[in-house]
Amino acid sequence: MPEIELKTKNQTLERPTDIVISKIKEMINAGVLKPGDKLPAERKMAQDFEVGRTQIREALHKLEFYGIVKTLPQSGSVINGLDINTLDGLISDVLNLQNYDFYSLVETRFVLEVNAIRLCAQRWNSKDMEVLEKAHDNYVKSFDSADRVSNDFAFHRAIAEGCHNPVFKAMLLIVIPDIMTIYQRDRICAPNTAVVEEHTNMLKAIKMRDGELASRLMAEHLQGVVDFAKSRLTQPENELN
Amino acid sequence: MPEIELKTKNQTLERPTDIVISKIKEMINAGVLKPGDKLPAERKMAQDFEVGRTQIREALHKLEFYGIVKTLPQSGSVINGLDINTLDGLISDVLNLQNYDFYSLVETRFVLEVNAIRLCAQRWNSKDMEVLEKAHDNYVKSFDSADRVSNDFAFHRAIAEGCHNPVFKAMLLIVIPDIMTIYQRDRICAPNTAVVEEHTNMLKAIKMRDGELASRLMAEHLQGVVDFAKSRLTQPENELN
DNA sequence: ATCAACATTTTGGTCGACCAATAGTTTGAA
DNA sequence: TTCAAACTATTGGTCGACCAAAATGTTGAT
Repeated sequence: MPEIELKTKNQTLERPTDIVISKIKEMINAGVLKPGDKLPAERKMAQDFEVGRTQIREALHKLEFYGIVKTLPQSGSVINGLDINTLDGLISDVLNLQNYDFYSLVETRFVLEVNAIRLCAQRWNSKDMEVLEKAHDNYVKSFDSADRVSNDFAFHRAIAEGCHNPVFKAMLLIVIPDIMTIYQRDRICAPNTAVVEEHTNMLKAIKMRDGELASRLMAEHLQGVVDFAKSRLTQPENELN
Repeated sequence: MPEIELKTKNQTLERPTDIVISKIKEMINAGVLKPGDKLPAERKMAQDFEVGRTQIREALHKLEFYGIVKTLPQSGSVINGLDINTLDGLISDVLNLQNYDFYSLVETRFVLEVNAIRLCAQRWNSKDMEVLEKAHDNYVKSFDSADRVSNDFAFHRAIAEGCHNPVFKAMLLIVIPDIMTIYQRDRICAPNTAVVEEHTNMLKAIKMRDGELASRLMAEHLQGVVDFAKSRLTQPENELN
């Protein structure tokens, strides 16, 4: 009879970088660090927290990505000038970031793309239109080939580019690959001839600079994906990883 | 007369990690690496690309964040199973990520929050409502104190939490600190008594589960910020860093 | 021939030491 | 006394070496 293994929960469940972030959070709450202050040197934190400097650096990278600190080369890292309560909440959020489930990804994509195409319709320039038309052309031509999905995505990427908002673009960049990976993995995405027409209509709307129409068309276009994701809601989590 | 210094442009303009990412991109385009493949070991890439392993690791972190590769502990990194053209475009986007300007940040926040509050109105549970009411209460009470901005933000954070979509939450987490940092830095944000009422009305709408109303109220609430950002459009770039 | 147990190799994870740029201090000429 | 130039100390950036887990290869009993 095999022994029952009681794994101690609080073993390494917390990633070392998250431990470091927690310590920094504590220092802020304790008043040792104030917003706008320069953080202690990486070496000092490393020995204070009893971890390697690598962990400190990774933690700082994460905090910098979320705009909480700013690292200046050869000089030091400073805490952004928000107030203490905001900082505390912010860092808590960073620590509590869950893994993304499929439905949340799709839902977010819906919102982003529906709005991105509106901006694209308002803002595209001749270069953008060239890319858009080329992408659409490739998509139509390759509908029966293996490149269909690729060219479908390229069209959506062109829209993200045409909206001339780097933040939008970055966020779509985060969301879309994850979605496509799941699609590809689960062999979803049956070729649907209606999709070609939908793309064509969206391109027309963009060309006419009719943001509202384009937006509405995109909403219809993506509704299928959202519905599908909803239908999968029963089998939860572990979508990525 | 001082000598004119001609700094060679292509010196270290490219971050070393971006160079690594470019090399990986080239390998994919050359067919050496295919989607789904395991990447060479970090050490191997390090000596092949003639950089330290640190650079490789940072590049892999970046690629993993954007969902392009997945690193398995003690095993290796694999390229996500997208097709070659998509991968190429994706990596190009990662390399071309610009710094975020204030207007783009505000515009994105507008879209995210207007939709987040709709979802929040539809999905909040008793715990969420508790947090929302507490946050709103603190905001009202502290309107004349230094904590006003902090509690304002806490309310918006509670909405992000209540929408029960981790992706939305993560994206708001990226956008809002940057915006607040700029606000704080430039001493914007004059206390406006109308804002209290706007918050109150939004909370009411959420409570009534009227997503559309809440969404509309949020749009009005944020319009001022958008207008302000637009008015600043003349003085461009270098908002952060 | 099969497959489980062991030993070896390979891998990403971690750490401490060195490098170059910056910040701070001292020095000395005006 | 002033202030700029030179020097020192501190900082983040980079690198190579070591660690433990995973993958692979080997062995030997069945």
